[in-house]
Amino acid sequence: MKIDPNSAADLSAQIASAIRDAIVDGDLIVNQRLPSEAELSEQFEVSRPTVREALKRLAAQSLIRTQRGATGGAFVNKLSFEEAYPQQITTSILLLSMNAVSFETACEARYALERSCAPLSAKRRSADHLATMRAEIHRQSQPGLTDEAFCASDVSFHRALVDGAGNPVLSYQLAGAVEAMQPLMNMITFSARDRARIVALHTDVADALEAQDGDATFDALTALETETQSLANSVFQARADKVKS
Amino acid sequence: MKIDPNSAADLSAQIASAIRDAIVDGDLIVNQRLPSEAELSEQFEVSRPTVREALKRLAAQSLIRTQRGATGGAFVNKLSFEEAYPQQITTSILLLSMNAVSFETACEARYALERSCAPLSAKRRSADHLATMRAEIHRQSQPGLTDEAFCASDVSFHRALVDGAGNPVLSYQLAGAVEAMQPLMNMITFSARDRARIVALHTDVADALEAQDGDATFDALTALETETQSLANSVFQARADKVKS
DNA sequence: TGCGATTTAAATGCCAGACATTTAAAGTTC
DNA sequence: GAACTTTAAATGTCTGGCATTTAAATCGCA
Repeated sequence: MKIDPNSAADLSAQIASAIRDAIVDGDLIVNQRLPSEAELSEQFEVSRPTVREALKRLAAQSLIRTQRGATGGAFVNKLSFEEAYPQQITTSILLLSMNAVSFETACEARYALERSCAPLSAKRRSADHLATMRAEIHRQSQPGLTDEAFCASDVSFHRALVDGAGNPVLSYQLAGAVEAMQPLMNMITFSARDRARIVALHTDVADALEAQDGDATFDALTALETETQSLANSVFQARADKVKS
Repeated sequence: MKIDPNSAADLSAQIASAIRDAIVDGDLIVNQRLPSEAELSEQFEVSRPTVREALKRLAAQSLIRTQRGATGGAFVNKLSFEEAYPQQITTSILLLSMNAVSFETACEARYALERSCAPLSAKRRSADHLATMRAEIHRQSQPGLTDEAFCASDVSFHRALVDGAGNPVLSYQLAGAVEAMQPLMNMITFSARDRARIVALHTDVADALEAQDGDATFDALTALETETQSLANSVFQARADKVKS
C-alpha cells in the first residue's frame, strides 16, 4: 500500500482509498485488525492526524469500526444490511431532493420496483408480514390521523410487502426507493375520500398476498400507482392554479 | 447545532451527524458554504482537528466538498446520480461478499429488479441503447474473450437495458444490483456452449426491446434468469463433487 | 494455591500551536 | 488600463502532548 504525495488529492483521501480497495479486494478480511494509527503513519509516511482523517472517512462508510483500549484499534467491519439501510435511505432522499426528481419519476420507479417483489412475496410472505400489513391498513383507516402518520404507516405497509419476498438483497435495494418517497408524499394532503381509496387498494394488495396470487398482487400495485399518480396530479394542479390566480 | 460532550459517541461523529441532519432537513442548501473550520471549532467548542475529522466523514459520503484558497471552505455538495453510483456499487459488493449471500438469492433479486424495467425500457429505449446492446452481444460472441471480459460485457448489456427505461431513480437503484453480481459471475467459468446460449438469450431480449414488446422482454429476462441459475448450479455442483473425490 | 485489587501499557480520542500551500482579491506599477 | 505583486483567508499537514479507555499483567492477601 503506497500513496503519491504529489497527487492532487488529499493524502487522507488517498490513504482511505488504498485501504478501501484492500477491503473490497479481500486483502483485508472481516474483523481483521488494521495496524495502529502510529504504525499506519509510518507505513504511509504521514502524520497521525492525516491517518486519522483517512480512518474517519472509512468509518463514515461503515467499512471499519474502532475500539479504544489496550486491544483496541481499527477493525474491518462486517457490513450488515441493517447498517446499510440508513445510508441508502439518506442518499436516496438527498438524490431526489437535490436533483429535483419529479414526483412522477420517483413514483414510477418505486412501483416498478415493488411490482418486482410481487410474485416472490405472494409465494413466501409469512403470516407475520400479512399481519403487519393488515395492522397498518387498520391504522390508516383511523380518523384523526395526521398526514405524516398516514404516510409513515404507508411506508411500513410497503416495507412489509417487500420484506415478504424473503430476499435481503431486494429489501435493501427497495428500502431507498420506498423510504425516499416519504418526503415527497408528505407534500400531499390527503382528504378523507383519498384515504378511503388508498385503504381500499391496500386491502386489495393484502387480499392478493393472502391468496398467494402474484398476478393479482402485481395488478393491485399497478392500480395503487395509478391512484397515487392521479392524486398527486390533482394536488399539484390545484396548487399551480392557486399560484396563477 | 449543539452536541453533548458526555455522549458515548465520538465528538467528530456527533458533529458530522449534526451537520448531516441540517443538510437532510434542508437547513443547509446546495452550494451553501459552511463556516470555516476555525469558526466551527468555536461553535461546537472543540479543536480544529476534531472538526476536520467530522468534515472528512461528510466528504466520504459526498455530502460536502472542500476548496482551498481565499474563497475556499466546505460547501454543501449537490449529490448527483453519477457520484452516488460508485458508492452504491461498493456497498452492494461488500454486502454480498461479507454476508455470504448465495448466488441464487443475488441472482433472483437482480432479475426481479431488471424485469421491473422491462415494460418501461421497451416503451422508451432509444436507438442508442439498442445499439449498445447489439454491440455487446457481438463482443460476447467473439472467440478468445476472457471470462472477465465476458462478464464485464454482460454488465454493460444489462445496464443499457436498465438505462433504456429513462428513469434515473431506477438506473441508480439497479446499478448496485447489476454491478454487485459481477464478482459472483466471475466465479463461473463459461464454456463456449454456455456462452452461445447466453448470447442467444441476450439476442431475444434485444429483439423484444427493438419490437418494443414489454411482455416479451419480461419473458426473455425470465428465461435468462433460468439459464443463469441452472448454469451456476451445475458449476457449483461440479465443484462440490470435485471436493468430495 | 487462588482470587480480588492494583498497576501498567497500548491504543484511540482530543487538543494547542505552528507552518505550508493554495487561491482570489486588493493593491501597485508602468 | 493591463500586467504584476502583495496580501489575507482558508484548507492541508505536522509535531508533540495529554486524557481516557481497556485488557492484561502484576501484586497482595487469605
